[in-house]
Formats: sequence, structure tokens, C-alpha cells
Amino acid sequence: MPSHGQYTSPAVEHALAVLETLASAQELGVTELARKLGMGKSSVHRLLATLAGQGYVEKNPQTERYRLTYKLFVVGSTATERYGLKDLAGPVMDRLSAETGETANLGVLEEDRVVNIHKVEGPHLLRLHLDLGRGVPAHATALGKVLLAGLDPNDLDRWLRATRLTRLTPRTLTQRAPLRRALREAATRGYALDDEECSLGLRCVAAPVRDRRGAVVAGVSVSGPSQRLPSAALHRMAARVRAAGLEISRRLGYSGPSDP
Amino acid sequence: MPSHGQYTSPAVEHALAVLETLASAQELGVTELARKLGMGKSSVHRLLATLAGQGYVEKNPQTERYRLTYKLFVVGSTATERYGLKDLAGPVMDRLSAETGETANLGVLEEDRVVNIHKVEGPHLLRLHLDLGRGVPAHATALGKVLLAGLDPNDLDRWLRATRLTRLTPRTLTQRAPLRRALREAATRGYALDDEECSLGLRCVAAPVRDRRGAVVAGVSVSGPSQRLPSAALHRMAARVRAAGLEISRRLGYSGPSDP
DNA sequence: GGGCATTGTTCTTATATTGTGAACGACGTT
DNA sequence: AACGTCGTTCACAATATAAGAACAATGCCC
Repeated sequence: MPSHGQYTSPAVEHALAVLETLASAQELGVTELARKLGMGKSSVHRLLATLAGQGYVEKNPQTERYRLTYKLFVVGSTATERYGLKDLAGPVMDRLSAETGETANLGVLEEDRVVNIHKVEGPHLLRLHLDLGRGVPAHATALGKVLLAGLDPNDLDRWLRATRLTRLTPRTLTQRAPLRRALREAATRGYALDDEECSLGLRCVAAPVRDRRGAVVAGVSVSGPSQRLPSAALHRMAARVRAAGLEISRRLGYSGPSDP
Repeated sequence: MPSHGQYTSPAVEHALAVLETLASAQELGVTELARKLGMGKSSVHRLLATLAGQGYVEKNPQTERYRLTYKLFVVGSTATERYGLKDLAGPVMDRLSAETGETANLGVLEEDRVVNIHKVEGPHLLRLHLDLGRGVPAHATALGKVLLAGLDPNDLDRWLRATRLTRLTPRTLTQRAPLRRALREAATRGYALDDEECSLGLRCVAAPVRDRRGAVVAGVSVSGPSQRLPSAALHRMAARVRAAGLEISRRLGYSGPSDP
């Protein structure tokens, strides 16, 4: 077997592995990095030199070890502007946050996680701090549920087979059957809830955002501390969140029905 | 000259170029991308296959063209957590925003741009929308000025020689001499101003954030519309911004003097 | 202070991968 | 129906690659 006919580039995969490893650790030396990746020191060294030449990593002059620069963040952030989603959603989210007094979030599904790409914080002093960018397991959040409910059945089946439903709090749905039920419910009601399934003390309502074809491309949510959001308030808010999701969808060119 | 002894990896550089090009355009086909990069179609195709295999790009099933996923954003965002800066600065910025009623920003210098890594928006309805991530030319912002003022003289000289001072508004400082003067002033006062130099109608005050060695690693700022921030208010606010910068610095282990 | 074990970097080499150009099938248009 | 264009695959020569050994510099421990 001559084994030519390459469909992927090992060098590139290695470079990406270097970036990801560097992202998960704060700072690493060449030897340390090589050990983690199972490669030779000199190979890693050359990859680092390449990445440094392009401005993606740098050597900390103090410790003589390598770390990521902010360039990856800069380049990655532009991916966030797909469809102009952020710009279109921004004003709607401002209003949603003002009306509800809570934090409004915009998120998308990336593999098994929900990635927050925009948030508007409410005026309350007590606020739960959720970082943009850092993903959260989809099955444990309201946003994740509306996004999963928007997948077509085959993709959802594959998703459910492929991902472990890790437990984040005592209330996290870690079994497939209850999660499936929750997703069906989300689909029929047009919104999903998260009752401290992701973080204790945090409740959340989310609604889907659809593009002109009707496909769910993102979700909007409102989240806040349980004390301020008893069950009744949560369901009342759902209408507002759904309206916000619909408005963003309309701006994206969605022309389908307003009811699920 | 045998010319072996490679210090960089062309394949990796090409892959990064693909990512950057894809980031600057929304969606591109293989041929289009190959033309932009001046490479063969098949090379680009293999790179895309590799990047897709790692989850960094995907093919839009509608248009059959390639686009970035959000993974680059996810990985890049973790770079944002260097020093735990965001976590340490968060509460201080919350307070700064609450006290001033305006938007508080945290930024770092990346090449010739200031990258915003965290912001806390004020309660006012009239707000200027500045995205996180997307960089802004350093010479035209208050944050940029404190960060440049924190460079050591050699680095600053190199920076000034290397970068074009592009004009963003009629007030932008596009000459080196006035910029140098502004930087000296920022260094002696401990804060910098931006009077509609970046965007018309936007004013800004910024102060440096220092690590335990005293090096400027970031900046905090408060920004708002000119109508709410007359010159007098701006200078009054400077004290608060400086105090916030100092507090974050202290949390980072800075033990130097509080005055510049 | 001298020796020992790290570290980051450079060199060399066989080998596997890369970039290229051409050819293929599939669409959409003229 | 023929054409242009697209994404994909193929084959091959040229070249970059990954690995291991050797280097100097640094820090550490006895």
C-alpha cells in the first residue's frame, strides 16, 4: 500500500493541537508541551517558532515559556459575526434585558456545548457571572435545549449517542429519556427552561432564533438568580423571550409562523 | 547553501492564512480561497479538509462553501484568561460602571490594536456599541494610549516606526509628535483621554493595570457619549478610573506606588 | 563551588508529506 | 447540447517534516 493520497495535513493537526494544549494550560515550556503531545522536542519547537512568527504565541520573557497571545481571540471573534447575528440581535437583547431586568444571552451550538456570543447584563447587583466564549454543556442549559430541539431528528440521535450527559448539579438531566422529553416539550411550547440544572441558584428561559429557512441557528435567553425568578415569573418571562427570539428571527429573514 | 534547516512550517502558515482569510470574509469556496491565497486548489482543499476534521471550519450545506465554526472563538477565548485578569477585574469593573453610570472596558495591546477582553455596560439607554474581540487602532483610543505609554522606550520607538497612524475621525492624532506628547502626558498623569479620536461622539478615560513587576499588562477605561461627558466630568472621572486600575493592579500583586 | 539534571535550541537525515497540475464527475447557464 | 465553473480526487517530484543526538545555558543540590 503506497499510502499516498493524503486527505489531511499532519503538520496542521499538530499545530492546532499545540494551540489547544496551550489554551488549556496557561503557559508551557517546549519539553512539557512535547510530553503532553507525545512528540519530539524539536518538532514542537519548530511549530512554536512558526506560530510565534504569525503572532499566535509568544515567549514570556520572564519564565522563558510559551503562551498564547490574544490574536487567536481576535481572529476567532470575527467568526462570531456570522449572519451579522450579533448586530441584529443586539438592540432586541438590550430591550429584553431592560424589560426583564435580567441578563440576556445569545448562544449557538458548537459540538456538545453552548457558546455564548453576546450578552447584555441587567441592572441588578446580584448577577451570576457567565463568561462569553467558554462553552457550557448543552444538555444542562435552556439555550442548549432550544438549540438541540432545533436539530433534525437524525442529528439529534447522533448527538445523543455521541455525548455524555455530565452532571453539573443535582438537577441536571443526565438520562436520555428525560432530556428527550424536555426537548419535545421545548419544541411544542417554543421555549425551554433551566431550573438550576447548570449552576445552583441559576434559572433560565430560552427561545430559538431561526434563519430564513426556518432552521434554528441560535438561541436567546434570559437568566437570573432563582430568588428573583420563581416558577411563575419564569413562565411569564417565556412569552417575552419568545417574542425576542421571533423578532431576531424576522430580522434574519424568517417568514414562518410565530407559533411553534 | 543547502537551505535545509527549516525554522518554520509552511503548511502551518498556509493553514493559518486560510483561517484568517475565512475570518475576514464570511464564506468562501475552494477556488475563491485558492485565488486569494495564491495557492493551488487541491492544497487549499486538503487544508480545509484538515481544519474541518478538527472542527475549525465547516461546509455550509446550503451554499457548499466553507466558513469558520465557533471553535476558534472558543479556543481563543481561553487566551483571554491569562493571569485570571478577567475574573480579578470583573467585580472592580462592575463597581466602576455602577459608580459612573457608563460602560467600563478592559483591554490589552495586540500588535497595533487594542483588544477588548471584557466590558460592563452602564444602565443608560444611549450606548455606543463596541464589540469585544474586534480590535481598534491603539493610537486612537484612551486604552491604547495608556498601553503604549506603558511600553518601554525601545518598544515604543519600534511601534511608532512600524505602524501607520490611520485617521478615524477629524480629531485622531495622525502625527507622531502629538501622539508622543499625549503618551508622555498619560504617563505623568496616570491616565489617558480620547476625545472623539476613535469615533465621533465617543469620549473615553483609561488607566493602566500593572502586574507584580510593575509592567503595564492591560488597561481599564470608562467610555460614553460626549453629551454626558463634558471635559470637566471626564477629568473628574479620571480619578475613579485610576483607582479602579490601581485596585486591579493590587489584585495582580502590584506593590509599587499608587501615583504614576 | 563543582557536578548533575534540566532546559531551549540547533543540526542532520531518511521518510513521509506537501504543493502542483491535470483529470474527473456534477451542476447551472447559455 | 455544449460550455464554463465548481468541488473533489489522483499521481508524482520536490521538499518540508519528525525524530534523535548533540549543544550551550541555566538552575539545583549536595
